[in-house]
Amino acid sequence: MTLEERIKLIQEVGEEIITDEDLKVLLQKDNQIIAYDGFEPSGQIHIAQGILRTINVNKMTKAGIKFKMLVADWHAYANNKMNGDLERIQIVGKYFIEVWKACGMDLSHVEFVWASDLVKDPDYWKLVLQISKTNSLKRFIRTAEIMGRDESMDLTAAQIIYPCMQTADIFILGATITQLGMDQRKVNMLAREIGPQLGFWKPVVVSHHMLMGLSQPPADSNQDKTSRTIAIKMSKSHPDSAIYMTDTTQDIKRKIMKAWAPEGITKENPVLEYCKYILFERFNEIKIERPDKFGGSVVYKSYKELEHDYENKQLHPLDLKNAVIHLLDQLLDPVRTHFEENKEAKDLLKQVQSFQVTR
RNA sequence: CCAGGGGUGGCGGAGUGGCCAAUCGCAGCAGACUGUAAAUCUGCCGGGCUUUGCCCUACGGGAGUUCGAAUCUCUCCCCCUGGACCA
Repeated sequence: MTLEERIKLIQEVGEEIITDEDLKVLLQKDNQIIAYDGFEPSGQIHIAQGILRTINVNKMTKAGIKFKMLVADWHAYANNKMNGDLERIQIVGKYFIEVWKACGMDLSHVEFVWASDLVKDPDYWKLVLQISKTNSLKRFIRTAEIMGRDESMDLTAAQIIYPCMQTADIFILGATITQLGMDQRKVNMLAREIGPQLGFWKPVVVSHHMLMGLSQPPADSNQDKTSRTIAIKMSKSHPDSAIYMTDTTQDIKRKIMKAWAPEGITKENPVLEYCKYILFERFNEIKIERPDKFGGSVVYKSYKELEHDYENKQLHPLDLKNAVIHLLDQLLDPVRTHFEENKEAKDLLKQVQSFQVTR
């Protein structure tokens, strides 16, 4: 694969890359590139973390990069997920891994790492302290959005340590590319600043798109782009705003039917988002079956065509929804089968479903 | 540790001895209206029933006072705000 092809693939992943130039240099001089993403195991895993994550991981590995998936159990603990119950968090972590194994991820170039293993090394904590000393409290507090928190709300001391840990993760994992969501960019930027100061490198930040939630987006209050992304992203605190990886066919149907989808509007339309970022990534075409009185069946080969018709009201939301339901269901089927047939996985799912989700 | 203020249903927030299963808002659910959703309107919204009614469990935990307590007393736990301590 040529350098240009690799760059092109990575650009498909990154909604934002800091910087393209740094990426190019990195690809040229390093043949052992490691990229990473981290996850707080909390509650159920939704399709952005499952399918979208898989799509992006596979593009990265195809570009010759090794990918580390950090199961951030200690981070979730610090951030009080799952009621601050570390044992539950770890059960959820195992469940996440089962999902990733079952949804088509290129596992030959992926390594799962547990934060609880990283923290066993005293050098990890030394680095956390070094990092914490580089900037003022305020600077770390300003990264609160990475934890899904607002800097204006009351944070605990653990939530100050959290961004320091997340920065340390990058260097301990040897990640020269941080490939997380747009909501994580603040810490990654901080890492670019701190890295060289502490004798490490300046990681290339490849931030992927955040899939929006299914419900009606809140009014646009002249936020900047990142804040807006975070404001409308899928959230586990809004029950039906996300499709979970182990949802049943009925769940998918209910959620998509309830999804916000104004006719003719393509901006911030979750159903179209799913077509663009998920369905067209996994299927070659989307077939819409509809009665003759509404125009008969159509096949779309690209998102552009589909969007065009939708915008011109040639494609009705309901017809689209029916197709989306069917295709999403098809994508989740192997995952469901895995959790049905593998006893260990089945037990994990059962436990996870019995846990109450907390923010 | 001291002083003061608090802990109410998924969340926010009323209520300060009976009319309280608890005003109201949000969220949620059902229906009407739209070929989806949204908006709007109607009903439901602690649990269970033989559902114009009845039973159970409830207002941080426990113990009391009272015919009767979310509402009063005691006690314990937790949170917030100040302060003290930091040899």
